[in-house]
Amino acid sequence: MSIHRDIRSPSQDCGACPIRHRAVCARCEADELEQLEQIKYYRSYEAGQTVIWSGDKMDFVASVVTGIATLTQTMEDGRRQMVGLLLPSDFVGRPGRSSAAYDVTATTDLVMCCFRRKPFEELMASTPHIAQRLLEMTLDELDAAREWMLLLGRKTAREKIASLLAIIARRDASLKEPRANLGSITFDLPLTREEMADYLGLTLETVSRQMSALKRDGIIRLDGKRHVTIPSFDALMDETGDDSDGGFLV
Amino acid sequence: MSIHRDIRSPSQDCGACPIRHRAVCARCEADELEQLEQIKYYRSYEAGQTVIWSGDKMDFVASVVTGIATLTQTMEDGRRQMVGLLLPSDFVGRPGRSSAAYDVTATTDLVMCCFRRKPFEELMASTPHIAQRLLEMTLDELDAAREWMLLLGRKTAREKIASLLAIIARRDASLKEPRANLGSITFDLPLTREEMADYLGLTLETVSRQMSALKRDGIIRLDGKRHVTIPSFDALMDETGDDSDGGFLV
DNA sequence: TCCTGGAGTTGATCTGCATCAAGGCGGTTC
DNA sequence: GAACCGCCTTGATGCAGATCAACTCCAGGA
Repeated sequence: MSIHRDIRSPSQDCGACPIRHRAVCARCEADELEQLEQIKYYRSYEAGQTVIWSGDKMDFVASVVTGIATLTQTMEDGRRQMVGLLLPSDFVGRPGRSSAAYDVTATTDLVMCCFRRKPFEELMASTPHIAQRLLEMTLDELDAAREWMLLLGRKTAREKIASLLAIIARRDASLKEPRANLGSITFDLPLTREEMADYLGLTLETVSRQMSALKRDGIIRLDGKRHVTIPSFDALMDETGDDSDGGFLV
Repeated sequence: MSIHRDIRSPSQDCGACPIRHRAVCARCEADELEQLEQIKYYRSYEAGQTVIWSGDKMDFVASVVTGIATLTQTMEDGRRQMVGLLLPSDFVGRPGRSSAAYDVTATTDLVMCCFRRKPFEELMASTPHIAQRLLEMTLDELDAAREWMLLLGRKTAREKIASLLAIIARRDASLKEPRANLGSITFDLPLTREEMADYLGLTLETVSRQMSALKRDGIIRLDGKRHVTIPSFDALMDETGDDSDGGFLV
């Protein structure tokens, strides 16, 4: 469903830096690769570190190489809403804007591949493939954001939790084994209860209660706080409120 | 704040079709205009008509010329969430995908400027400016979607209503008078109470009650059901929960 | 003129989630 | 190993918004 799958599969890896792949490699234009190579640099962050604050000057665009970052918005009184989850190969920043629109935070140890903004914009102006790849990626993110709007506006707490678990499970499974059928899946939650709450528009207490309820009902198994097994992916999907044939969420 | 403002201003009009303007005119490449001209056609819809159903084959991309359309998602049990509001100059459809992802509905009489998808994709592949303009537009929509996520996840009913009114008021004011300062504004609501509810993740009763409450508190004045005056835009903004300096919403 | 039906309002009641509060469970530090 | 701290769980209670229901308003049609 997601165009992300191909790049996340190790078999199609074509370099350490996702944006190289996603922006260019599909067409394999040697020149563009070479030019991108010259303006890129890597940065790493520790789990919990803030990459950039909303409103700060942001003179680069970047893509996630390894780890997970989050985009969050905060209201004056402290209410927080996570508006994006950045996984390996996802893009952050936007050509043509010089300041960040959201707080970007590393939730796990994180490596990003950065490109200085000005040279990147120039490169984009001269090589159509880059803009086209970015457009595809952005349209995917827009679809994901809109599916998340349905979740935030209309789903119950239980459906929200089930949806989040399904997304993480599906992504995790396809990372490990792209063509695996989704019977039983085991993975580690990359988010705290509070982060889950911020993503789902809930409180951490409600997240905790619903996790316990799903466990009690045999939909999930919990080993410690973070290690989750989904005995039946189909049973989990039944709790999400979605119709069976997936969606656009990352 | 929005890059939409320039095109909506009549003074910068450069043709009846927004996508021509937004995709190309900023650079004024005569050839591209000419080519776009050859593959475009207009369609009109009456208020209430459905433009396309989610899942249907969609062999065109289009932009709104006049009127308002909505994008909605529906769950199996009938819960509905509006995920986008298409105003004049907004784009719908996506290159590279052949079926619609949402229901698209005309809420007012609507004229759209359509381009057959295949020729449009070919044109996009050969003319970098189009992809770049589309990328900008899509990034704007993504910002708007993310701001809406904050609204859906964390705002109270009153804040949601105030935010929606502020957005409509601001857009309406800038349409009529781009540089007007936002003191007192009068406009007609283009949405029914139910549509407002679907957009805000509320029920129509709650929308109605909060409208009455805002009226009682002197934040808005109502003349009939739809005709609204905002005596003080600042007072309205105080009810939105946003910090003062606007946002990315359309 | 009355009739009809869609849109909106308002009231009474219910409920899902938030809020407030009190612990429990590992892991780390000294 | 005791003390601490971040993360999580669970319970008791409150409330915003959903739900159910009755009613008004107004435009259009016969």
